[in-house]
Amino acid sequence: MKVLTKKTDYAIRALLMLGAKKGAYVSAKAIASEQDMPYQFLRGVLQEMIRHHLIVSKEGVQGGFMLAKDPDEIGVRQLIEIFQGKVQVSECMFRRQICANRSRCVLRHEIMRIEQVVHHEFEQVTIGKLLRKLHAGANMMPSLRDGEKPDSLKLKEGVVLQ
Amino acid sequence: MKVLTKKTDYAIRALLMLGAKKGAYVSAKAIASEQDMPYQFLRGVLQEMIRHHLIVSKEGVQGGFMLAKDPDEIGVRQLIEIFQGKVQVSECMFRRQICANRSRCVLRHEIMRIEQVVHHEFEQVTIGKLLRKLHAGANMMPSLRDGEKPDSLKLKEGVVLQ
DNA sequence: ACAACTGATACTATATTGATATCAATTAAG
DNA sequence: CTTAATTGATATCAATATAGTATCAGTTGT
Repeated sequence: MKVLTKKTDYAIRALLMLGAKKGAYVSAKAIASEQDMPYQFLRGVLQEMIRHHLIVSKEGVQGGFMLAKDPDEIGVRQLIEIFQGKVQVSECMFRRQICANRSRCVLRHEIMRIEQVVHHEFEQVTIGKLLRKLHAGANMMPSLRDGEKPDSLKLKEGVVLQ
Repeated sequence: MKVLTKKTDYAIRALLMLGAKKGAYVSAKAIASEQDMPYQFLRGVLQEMIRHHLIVSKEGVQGGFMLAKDPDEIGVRQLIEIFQGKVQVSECMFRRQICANRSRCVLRHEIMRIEQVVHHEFEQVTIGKLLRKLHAGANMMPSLRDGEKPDSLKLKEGVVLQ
């Protein structure tokens, strides 16, 4: 039972990178190489996030992606819903009028209780929170200071990889 | 994101039926017809549970399946592990030596915390507990208005019941 | 003997997941 | 103005997981 698929995983980590360099456009290429993700696959993930207004993009040279909202407003739960669909007990159950049989109904009741717990937990984890943890630990992913102009949007080798 | 696959769903409900008729052998045919499951598919599920010593079988006429252990000792978590594999954040992460990069590491830490919560919750739900609810007889559906449900766990908009 | 069973497999179909490839449009910089 | 770096939008593909079906051999109560 996989909690996070690749898409969700890549999405979260891409957002963390965008959050770390807020204000600047970061290209898919830069994210893919730094975070070791397949380039085209990541692009699909980024486009999906644009459709959901989590990020904005700029085309052309020096283009890329940027957060469209406060990192604290982007929750892991939302990302899971975007890339893996709503957390549900068992698809069919929701379409039924009334529980087909009693044992399924009792089971569903229990599982839905757990579902609520899971929802609640994932709701707590936001990109903002993760970013703060990231910075609290070490200066592995330094954000760019105002006025700083790197000749490339890539971070230096060795800065991120430990 | 599906919490329970058909196999797990069928397994739980089959176990509930065996638990309800403890001491007697119940045939796959009887379970399948009563619980509305595909016969051959269910048989595969039952065989898997035999391999895991959750149930025992008797061949021939009047044969069937019976619980092999106390219903309170059979947890939904174990069933999920049998039919859907161990609950894990993202497969690759566990095979890696050390978190490849910091953002993945921070993310994993958070998700693993949630994983523990999920584990704990599923651990609580046993076949025995479900059986008792089954016999308690309260009709908790479709509005789920039974006294046990605390306010904090009330359904949020978007969680469709029927 | 035989019908009602399980054991053990082999097989098929469909959906999901993960990934790659292509081409047009946009843009900054030389 | 040209060109390279980039996103937008798709189309395609392979691998895996999920759901379900079929078959045949062996066991057992009547």
